[in-house]
Amino acid sequence: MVGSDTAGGRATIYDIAKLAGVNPSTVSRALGHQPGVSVETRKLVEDAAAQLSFRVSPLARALPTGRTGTVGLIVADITNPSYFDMIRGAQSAAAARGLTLVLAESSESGSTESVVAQRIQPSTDGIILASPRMSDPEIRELNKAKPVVVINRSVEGIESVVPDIEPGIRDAVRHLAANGHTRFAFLAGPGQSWISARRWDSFREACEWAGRTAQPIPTLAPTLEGGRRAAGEVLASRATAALCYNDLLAIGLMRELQAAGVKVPDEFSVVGFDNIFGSDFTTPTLTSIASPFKECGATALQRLLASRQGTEGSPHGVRSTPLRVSPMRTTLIVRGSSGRLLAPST
Amino acid sequence: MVGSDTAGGRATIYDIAKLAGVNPSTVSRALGHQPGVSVETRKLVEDAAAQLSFRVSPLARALPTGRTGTVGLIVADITNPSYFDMIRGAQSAAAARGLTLVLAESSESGSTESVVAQRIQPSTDGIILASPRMSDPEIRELNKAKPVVVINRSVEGIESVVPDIEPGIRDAVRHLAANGHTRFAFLAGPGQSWISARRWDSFREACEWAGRTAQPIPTLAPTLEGGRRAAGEVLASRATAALCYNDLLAIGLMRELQAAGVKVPDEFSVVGFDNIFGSDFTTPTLTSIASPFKECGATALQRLLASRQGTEGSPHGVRSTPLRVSPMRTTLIVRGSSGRLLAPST
DNA sequence: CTGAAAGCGCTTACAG
DNA sequence: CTGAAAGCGCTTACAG
Repeated sequence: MVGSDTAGGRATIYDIAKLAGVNPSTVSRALGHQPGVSVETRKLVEDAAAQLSFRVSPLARALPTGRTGTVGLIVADITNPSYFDMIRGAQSAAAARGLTLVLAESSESGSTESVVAQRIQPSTDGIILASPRMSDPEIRELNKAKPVVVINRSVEGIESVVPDIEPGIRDAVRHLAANGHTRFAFLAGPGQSWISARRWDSFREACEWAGRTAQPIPTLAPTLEGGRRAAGEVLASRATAALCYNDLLAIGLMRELQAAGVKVPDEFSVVGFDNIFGSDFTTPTLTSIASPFKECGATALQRLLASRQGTEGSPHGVRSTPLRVSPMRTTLIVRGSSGRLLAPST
Repeated sequence: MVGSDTAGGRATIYDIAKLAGVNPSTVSRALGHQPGVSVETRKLVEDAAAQLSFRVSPLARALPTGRTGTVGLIVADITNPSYFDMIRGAQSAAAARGLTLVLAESSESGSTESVVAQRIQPSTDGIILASPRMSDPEIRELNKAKPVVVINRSVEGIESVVPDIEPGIRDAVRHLAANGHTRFAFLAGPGQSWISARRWDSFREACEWAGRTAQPIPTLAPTLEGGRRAAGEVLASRATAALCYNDLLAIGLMRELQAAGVKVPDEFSVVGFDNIFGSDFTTPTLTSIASPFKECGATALQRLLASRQGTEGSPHGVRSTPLRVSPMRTTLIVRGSSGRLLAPST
């Protein structure tokens, strides 16, 4: 509070240079913690900077260097609770490195996503796409200009962070099998969903391995309502347990079953996916397979920074195999909606 | 796909100028949709731009103009569901105007908030603070450099967007009174919370007006656990209905009451606040007072842009009274957790 | 270790 | 209507 501010306009390195009696380039070096500045000069500059409460302009810095100090994150739907932890993971990893996170939304549309990505790309050092709706070629095209990392999808030639769903699904099947269930249903996600296909594949395998049968059941939408509507077909399938593509489907299914007089979990077990916010609000609380979304977000950011260093100029992060980072395993969270089968449903 | 790209480096207006055979300044004007460019020239420039798949650099544009095309939004906690709609409202309002939204988090800390705000301010056209933790003077200081709008708080001299809680609270009191309740409890939020104090004030007034008694009950934290812990005191107060500072408290309270054998809503009615995601996952579903958070986010953005225009140079958006935008009323969402009192709790 | 100069990609008075 | 020039606030070779 010693005089400070030029009321309104921010101080520039020129103001500091004048006050400290040095050249602007020296100010730049001193403040950039570059080597080759004498201790006295650095002190002089820092004092002047503090006195003028100087704050570097990230924009002005970005222009000559190309380093914006900003990374973009594009999600399909900001209010989808599955993304919360991902956003948070990326956001805090960014903040920890003094980077700024730009959050954008594609509204579940591939074309919007593409437009948004192109718009924010110039002012970022790279972009993270969470469960992208864009086509593989579009993503690769984007990756030519600046590094791209995708979460929850595998794209040839692009850095990819995908949680390993197998452990969680295997544990779920074991858990259900151990509790007397033999016929399983899978409430599927959207038909084109890469993730839904992966989850079903993995579930089917795990069931086969356990000597159980699994039947896929389509849904109208991955929502509460979609889960409700599927309840009839689930019962008709004579399954006594269902794994659902996501928690909303699971909750919808559970409520409709209960409304139809089916006791959960005594007569039917329900397992969701993603362990979203609120999955413990239900009665009974929902058993769910949790993905390490927060870690996915943080890891994606880390990979982005890594590939930012490596290949400059040429396409970034070139590698043919998607990454499957070992600590990012899914986990089964057993709660109240799954358990021993008491009365066979026939 | 006609030749395009200089493989790697983006095209600049100089490339366009060369290709179109005009001066870069003309390119700038043509692409900026400025008046005073002949139709032919404009066409020429646009074709060249398309051919080079030109995309203007927002950074380079921001430097001479000061217009960054970016607005900042700082929330205390990204994963707090109360903010989801606010974020979404601001995000879509920004996107609709071709603006980019930078999302940052303060981790509930006033000092972090201040640091973050200062860091992102230079690369924004202004900042929205949602339920800020900073002090009033700090916020005013920030507002000197670029416009600031606060949501959910009133700060002298700062544009402020606060939902009108009165309608929702009044309706809740009426609803409960009409259902035979006479003694009410209020589960309070954090002691320093501006919002909690407002909600309690309004609730007390509404109760007085309806000739009912209201008793405030402190909580340890605005969480499920905080709600659970308060259940004993609520019962001891001999209230038969509670309004809670937020939905998490309400859900925690409801579950603990149910665990203690109290029937909801037959013996006790619970009303939450904010109508968060998942408040309809509970059994019974939660009655809650919904705030128009999405509109708050959108309105805040709108105000920010408005004050960006007005007073340039001098402190922005100077007005002594906080805004209370009329359409932003709270609404009571009646669900299953509130209703007619059947068996008085004594 | 420090200074003087050029340049990042735009915009915008100022001339013509 | 169009061009030439200066400048936004930095960084970074290039000299010394």
